[in-house]
Formats: sequence, structure tokens, C-alpha cells
Amino acid sequence: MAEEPPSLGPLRAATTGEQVAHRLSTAIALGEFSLGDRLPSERELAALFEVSRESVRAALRRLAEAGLIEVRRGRGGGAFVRAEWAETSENSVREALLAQWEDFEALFDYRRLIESLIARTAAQRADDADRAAIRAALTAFDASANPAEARRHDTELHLVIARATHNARLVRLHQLLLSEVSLGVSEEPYTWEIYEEARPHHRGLAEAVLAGDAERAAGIAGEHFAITENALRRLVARIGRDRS
Amino acid sequence: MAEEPPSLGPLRAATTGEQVAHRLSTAIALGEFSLGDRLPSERELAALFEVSRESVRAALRRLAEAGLIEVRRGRGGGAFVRAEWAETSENSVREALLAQWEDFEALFDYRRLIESLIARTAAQRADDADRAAIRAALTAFDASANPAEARRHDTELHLVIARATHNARLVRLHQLLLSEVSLGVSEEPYTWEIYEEARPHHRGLAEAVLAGDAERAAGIAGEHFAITENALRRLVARIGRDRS
DNA sequence: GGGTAAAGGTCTAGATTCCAGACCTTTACG
DNA sequence: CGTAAAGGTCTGGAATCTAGACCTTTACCC
Repeated sequence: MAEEPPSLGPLRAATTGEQVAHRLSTAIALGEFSLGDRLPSERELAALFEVSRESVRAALRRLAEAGLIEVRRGRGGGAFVRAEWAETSENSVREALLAQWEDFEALFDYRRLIESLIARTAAQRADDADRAAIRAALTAFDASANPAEARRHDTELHLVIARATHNARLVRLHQLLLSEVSLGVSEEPYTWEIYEEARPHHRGLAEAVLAGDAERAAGIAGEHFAITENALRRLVARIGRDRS
Repeated sequence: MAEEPPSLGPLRAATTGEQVAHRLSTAIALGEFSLGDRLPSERELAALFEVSRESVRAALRRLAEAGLIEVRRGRGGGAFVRAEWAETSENSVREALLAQWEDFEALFDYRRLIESLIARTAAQRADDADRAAIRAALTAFDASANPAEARRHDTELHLVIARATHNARLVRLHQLLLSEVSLGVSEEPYTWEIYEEARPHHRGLAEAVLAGDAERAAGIAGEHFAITENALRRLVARIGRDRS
């Protein structure tokens, strides 16, 4: 995570550029900027964050080095969210995954638990407006024609379910986890097959929430969020195989 | 909360002193320093946090103004955690509680949900070492002779239960919530009666976790953490009555 | 009582970071 | 081919943080 350290012990001062970079990468991970989108101009970002342009530039440099964005000069230029992202750095992905595997195990476990709780609570608390929003999101997801759309509608569906808990903090935690997972493993594991695999889960989950069946919702959510984990597991297995 | 803001929008730079103050107040809320304890000297804190002494002093000034600590000069002096704390500022407590009541509703709701999840998960995952730790903590709590001891053992019992989930992030979330609740409402509502009221819950919760009964553990945890909320509700009711 | 040690209280000079703004360079559009 | 919209660069000043020396208060110990 990026949060409060254990208690005493050294205090690491985050530079302004790092903070801006964190905000931006989170926004990207949450889908507020999609692949190929142009971020606001440096001057606009500086105004938005109420920060100097140099700090914004430091953040963009950081994101560009990480391969998350690509900067183009001239009129109509700017910082664009990279479409490739994953393929560009096979090696760094390997290193990161194999080195931090235990962290990821814990992260996905945590996510599964929290998302189960969200599904359970949503099933207990959803009102008519929530149910309408869930139905709409499910329809949109079913109608999506390509992985990019599917991803957007998938995100949206889970967001409206989280909102149905009527607890802003849970919604925030949901988004925090989403961004952390997205940033941690990039988009590589999310292929079309994954969404095919997830489709019945989505329907089942949504129906359980709509029906107010908390136990079933929690159970399906647990399975559903194990998909990402399994995809990642397969990826790591493949990498391990390739290497030996 | 003290967490990641929504997305875009102004970036508030936290001064070093604020960060140190936050760490210290969290440590106090988590019980790492008890009432009347002396914090490390300014020079020691500066070394611990790897920060200048001036910054530590800024943090201490802040905490002193908030009434959380009291600074005494001379040999054997230092920063002491205030015992009174609550009584000193009836008025500010009123203002804070009445103004932020909705925030607190949401916070306690969140806490109840998360703690239920923790209890449920602990019941499913506790191993023999966890069970032994839980039994020991429960015995210690039952044997406590005064509210201060009861508070310490109460904290400890919930911590070992959280650890039984075998997920470090859940443990951290548990501690984060504990510190937030402690700081938000001070210690006033925690009287001896509260602990008396909580005693059967503790035993029931511990037994459910020990027996691996996830549903019962989750249910009891939900009731248990409603106690704090109810105590606060009574407090607010009393304040409202006094004022009218 | 007097000496001393351990704390907080104060000050200063220097380094670092951040900001505001001007100005340059590149590039596309009209 | 001129202009507008972007990124790239530089500079001076403000704010913060640091390191360290030195002062003041207070309790303990001889």
C-alpha cells in the first residue's frame, strides 16, 4: 500500500512530484483516463493540483519513465496513456512479479475478503435506485463488444455495487484496491477470455445483490475476484516455465 | 480519514511537523503510549523519525494545543500523554461531535462492517498458535481490575483476533480504524460500565472464533462494535439535552 | 547547598524544495 | 506561412527543513 507506516521509525518525505504522480497513476488505474487518452496539459494540471508546473513535470517524467504515459511535443501534443504498457517491459514485469509474489498473494487475498464484504453489504442495503443502476450496468457490460469496453463496464458495475453499500468509505476502499491491483500487475492478464470467464459471475453477482441474497453475493464475489488472482498465477507459472 | 483524495483537485502539502504529529497521535491512540506516559525526548524523536528537532517541536506544539499532551520542562520533563483530555474541552467536544455527526455515523458503520469481516475471517483461519493467543488475551481481559487495564487488554484481544486472519493488510486496517475512532471521540465514552457491557461479547466473540463458527463470530462482532456507537449516541443525546 | 545532568527553549546559517513567471522550441492547423 | 498550443528551459525569490550551537529550567545526587 502507500499508506501510514507502522508507527515510529523514519519518516519519508514525499516530494510534490511524487504525490502528483501518485494521483495521476491512480486516476489512470481507475479508468478516469483510458488507453490513448490525453491527460490535461501541464499548465492545466498545475492549476488543478494548485502546484507549480515544475512539479507537474517531475510527475510526468516519473510516469513516462515507468512507461505509463508517452509525451509528445508540439501543438496537439501532451501526455498520452500508453496503449502497450505491458509488452514494453516483459523483463521488469517478471522481476516485479517474482520478487513481490508474496505481497501480491496478500493483496489479492485482502481484495477478495473486502469485495465479499462489499457484495454482502450491498445485497443487504441496496435500494431501488441502486438496483436500477446495477441493472443498467449489467446490461451495458453484456453489450460490450471489445475488451476495452468490457473493462470499462466491468469497473462501472463493481462501482455501482460498491455504492449500494451506502458507505462512502467502503467505496473508497474498493477504488483504492482497484487502483492498486491495476497498477501492480498492469493490464496484461486481462484478456478477452478473462471477461468471458467473468461474465456468468457478473450476472450471478448482480442477481444475488438484486435479490438481497447476502450469502450468495458474498460467495460469488469471492469466486469472482479469485479470477484475477488465478490469471496472475498462470502468468507467473508461464514466466517461471520460460525461465527454466 | 487521512487518506488519498478523490482524484484531481488541489493537493495539500503536509508539512513535516504535521506528519510527525499524525504519527505520534496515532501511536497514542493505538495505546503504544498510555495515559501519563512520557514520550521520548525531542532529540530522540528527531533521531527516530530522521527529522530535525524543530520539526518535532512543531509536532509537539500541535499536539499540546490539541490538548493531547502536556509538556514539562527541566530534568525529568518532556511530553506526557494527558490523563484528562476529555474534560478539558467540553465545548470543543460538543462542537466536534454535533458538527461531524454524520461522518461518525459513516465511520462507525464502516468499522462495524470491517470488524465483522475480521471476526468471520479469523474464525475460518485461526490456527493453534492464534487460538492460544486468543485464549491468553481473553484471560487477561477477564482479570483486569480497572478501566485502564481493561482498555489495554481489550485492544490486545482484538489485535490477536485480527492477526488470526493471517492478512497483514486487514490487521493494518483494524489498527487504522482503532486509531481513528480513538482520536475522533477521545476516551470519554469508555467507562467501566462499557467494559462490563462488553465482557460477555468478548467471551462470545472469542469462543466463536475459537470454535471456527464464522457466522456467529461475525454477528457478535457486529453487536460488539455497535457498543461504542451507542455510547457515543448517548453522549450526543446528553449534550443535545444539556444545550436545549 | 551546590554541582551536574537531562530535559525543553531559542537562535542562526545554509541547503533544499517549491513556486511564479518569462522565454524558447516544436508541431499542427488554418 | 503565420499563429496557436503544446512541451522544454531558465532564473530569482519564498518557504521549509536541517544541523548545530547555546540558553534556561528543573530534579537529582553528593
